[in-house]
Amino acid sequence: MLDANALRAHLHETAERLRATRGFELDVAAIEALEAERKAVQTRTQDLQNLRNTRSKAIGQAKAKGEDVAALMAEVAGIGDELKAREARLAAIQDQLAAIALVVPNLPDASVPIGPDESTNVEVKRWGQPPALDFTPRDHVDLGARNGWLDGDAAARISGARFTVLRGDLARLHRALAQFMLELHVREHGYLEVNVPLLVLPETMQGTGQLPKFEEDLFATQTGETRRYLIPTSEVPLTNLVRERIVEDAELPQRMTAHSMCFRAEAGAYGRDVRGMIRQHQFEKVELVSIVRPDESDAEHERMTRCAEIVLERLGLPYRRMLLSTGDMGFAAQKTYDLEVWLPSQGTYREISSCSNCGAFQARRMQARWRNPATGKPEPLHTLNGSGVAVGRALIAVMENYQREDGSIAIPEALRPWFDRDVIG
RNA sequence: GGAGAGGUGGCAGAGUGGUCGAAUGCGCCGGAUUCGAAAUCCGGUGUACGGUUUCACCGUACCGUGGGUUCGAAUCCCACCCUCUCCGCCA
Repeated sequence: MLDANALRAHLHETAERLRATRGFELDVAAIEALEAERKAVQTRTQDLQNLRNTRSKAIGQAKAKGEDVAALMAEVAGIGDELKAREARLAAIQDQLAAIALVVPNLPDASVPIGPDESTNVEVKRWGQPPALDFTPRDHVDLGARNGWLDGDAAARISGARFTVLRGDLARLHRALAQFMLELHVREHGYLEVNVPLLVLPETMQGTGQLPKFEEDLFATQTGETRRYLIPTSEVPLTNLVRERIVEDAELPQRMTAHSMCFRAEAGAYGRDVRGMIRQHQFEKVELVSIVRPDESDAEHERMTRCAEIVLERLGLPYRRMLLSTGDMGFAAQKTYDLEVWLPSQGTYREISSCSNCGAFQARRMQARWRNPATGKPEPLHTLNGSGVAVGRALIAVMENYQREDGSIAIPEALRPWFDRDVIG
C-alpha cells in the first residue's frame, strides 16, 4: 500500500509514475470524487458525534443535579438518524478507497530499469563457469528416471499434474540441500530459524500483498466459516510476525529464515515448464526475511542477496544476478534481484532465487511499525524477502551440473556432511 | 467434542449506564535532591484517523471482534473469535 497522505498530495504525479513504470492505471477521477465526499461526510459526521457527546454529557449533569432534562432531550432527538446515515456512508466511502489502495502496486525504486518485461532486466554479475561436459547433458527428468528417483507418474496418480514423488538418494539429496541452506543462514549469516504455519488467514495474505488481487494463485481451505490459505512462500508468515506491532529500535534489524513447503496454484502457467519439477504446485524453499529500519533497507537488500548467492557458490553452481526491470517485478517490490542458475540441459540460466526490497509497502498494509528514537513516533518499517534458495530448483541444478556420463551424480563438497559417499546413482 | 473461568493502556490490575481514554501500582522519559548512585519527591508517558491559522491546537474513534438497546455503553443484550483450567480424543 502506498502512503495515503502522499498519494493524496501527489495524486496525478503518482498516477503518472505508476503508468510509466508498472503500466498500472490509477483511477484518479474516482479517487478524487471519493476523497471530496469523504472529507465532507467525515467532517459532518464528527461534528454530529461531537454534538451528541456534549449534549449527552449535559443531560447526565442535569440529571445529577435533579434538573428537568426534557429540553435537552428534545435537542438531541434528531441527531441519531442523520448520524447513523452519515456513519454508514463514511464507512462505505472508506471501504471503497481502501479497496482501490489495496490493488495499487508498489512504486519501483529510482535505480530500477524501466521496461515492459523480463527482456529489459539487466545482468549485474556472473559467477562460476558452466561445467565443460564432454557428453550431451541430460535434463533432471532423464537423470531422475534412474532408480525410481523422480516419479512424476506416481505423483500424477496421487495428486494430479505438477507434483513429484522423490525416492531414495535423490530424496536424501533434496533434504540435504534444505539442511545445508538452513544451517548456512543460521550459523554463518546470523538469521533466526523460525518454523511457521503453512495455513494462514486472509488478513495475513493481505498484509504481504497476495490478497485481494492474486487469490487465483493460491490454494484455499474452508472449514466452517473460516477460510485459510496455503502459503505460497514462508515470506507470508515470517513477514506477518510484525503485523500490527510497534517494534522497539533495539529489536532491529530482525533477520529470520524458515524452511517450508510452498503451495502455488500456477493458474496462469498452463503449458509453461510442464516437464519435471521446475514449476510445481508444492515445493520447498528456504526463505530469508529481514525487518529493518527504513534507512537500512537498501544495504540489507544487497546483504540478503549475497546470502543467497553464497548458497550457490558453496554448492559450486554457476549463476548470474539480474536486476529486474519495472515490468518484471512483483506487486509488493520496489526493487528485486533474481539469481539465475545455470542449467546445462537448457544451456541457459533459470531463476532459483528472488530477493526483494518491499520498502514500507507491506508494512503499511500490516500496520508494522518501529518507534523512531529520533522522533519518538511510530513509523512504518521496511521489509525484505529473498529465497535462500528454492530447494527443488537447487536439486535440479545440482543434478544437471554434477551429472556424469553414466547418469550418476556427484555430491557437491558442501553436502558431504549429509552423505557417506561422493556420488549417487 | 464436553464442562468451567476469563479477555481493559508496555505489564499487572480497578472500574454502581452519565466529565472514563479510563483509578492504582510497576515500567519508561524528564526534573528536583546527591560528589555520584540508590531511595524519595514532582511532572510526563497509548494508537489511528480527520480538521486547521501545521512541529501547535482542536475534534473523532478505539476497553477481544461484530451487531443491538439508549439522549448517552468498558459497563446492559445477542452472536462470534481467542486464551486458560479440567475431561475426552489424538501426532
